[in-house]
Amino acid sequence: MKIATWNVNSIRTRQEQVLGWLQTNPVDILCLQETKVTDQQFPRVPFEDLGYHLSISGQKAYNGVAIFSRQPLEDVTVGFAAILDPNTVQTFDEQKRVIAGTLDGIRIINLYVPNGASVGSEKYIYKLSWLKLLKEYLQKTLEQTPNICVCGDFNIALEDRDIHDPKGRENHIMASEAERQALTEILDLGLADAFRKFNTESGQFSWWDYRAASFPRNKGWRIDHHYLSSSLYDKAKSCIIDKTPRTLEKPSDHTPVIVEL
DNA sequence: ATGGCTAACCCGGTTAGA
Repeated sequence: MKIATWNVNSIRTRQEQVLGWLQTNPVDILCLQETKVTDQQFPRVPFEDLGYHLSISGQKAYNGVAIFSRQPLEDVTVGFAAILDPNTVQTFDEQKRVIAGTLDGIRIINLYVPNGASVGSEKYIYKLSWLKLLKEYLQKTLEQTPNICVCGDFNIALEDRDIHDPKGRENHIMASEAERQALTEILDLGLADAFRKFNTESGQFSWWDYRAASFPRNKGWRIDHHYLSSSLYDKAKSCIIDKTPRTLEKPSDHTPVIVEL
C-alpha cells in the first residue's frame, strides 16, 4: 500500500497538478492539507472520475484536510472530538486540521499541524497546546488500533539535518526546542519516522519557501512526515520525496512524500 | 536585511503561510 501526503496550498488552484500527479502516481491513499475550501465547494468530481473516494474536512480560505483513497475508507472521523472530550477540544476543532480513516486494518491519520507564526506568539502557544491534544488523541487511538500511520504537514523539523541551514534555529518557528520536545513526546508513544528508515542524509526537504529562489538553491525544510507504529515501521518498504511537482509552474510550496507499506 | 512570494478574500490591501 502506498500512502502519500501533500500540502497543496489550495486544492482549487492545484487541481490540475494533483490530477496529473495521481495519473502518474496512482497511490492507494493521498492525504492533502491546506485545501482552503469548504466541503460544498470542493472540486470532487474530477478526482472521483479518476477512481478515488473522497473524505474531506474543510473551511473557507484557511486550513482544510482531505483523504483520497482507491478503496472506500472505514470509520472516517474529523477533528479531535472523535476521540477526546468534545467540550475540551471544541474550539480547536473549529480549524479543520484532523481527518482519519481505516483501510486494511491500518488507521490513517492526516494532520495539518498549526504553523505557529513566530516563537512566543499567541499562535505559537496555540501550536504547542494543539500538539498536547494531539498526543492525547494518538495515545487513545493507539489503545484502539495498534497499526497507525500518522502523516501530514507537521510544521516541525525534528533534527538539524532536516533544515538547510540550522544555525539560529532555537528561535525559529518549526525548529524551536519546545516544538521539537512536543513532537518527541508524541513519537515516544511508539511512532517512528518512515523517511529516516531509508535515508539518513541531510539536504532532503519537503518544503521550500516561495521567496528568495529557495527551491533552485535547495534551501528547504523537511516538515512533511509519515510516522508509523512499530509493526508498520518494520514492514515499510520505501519512503521517498517526489520533487517533481515543485518544479512546475505555480507549484505548491510543499511537494509529496510517499511511503510504501 | 523581519526583506522576499503566493493564495483567499472582497475588491487593493489585509491575513496567513513557514
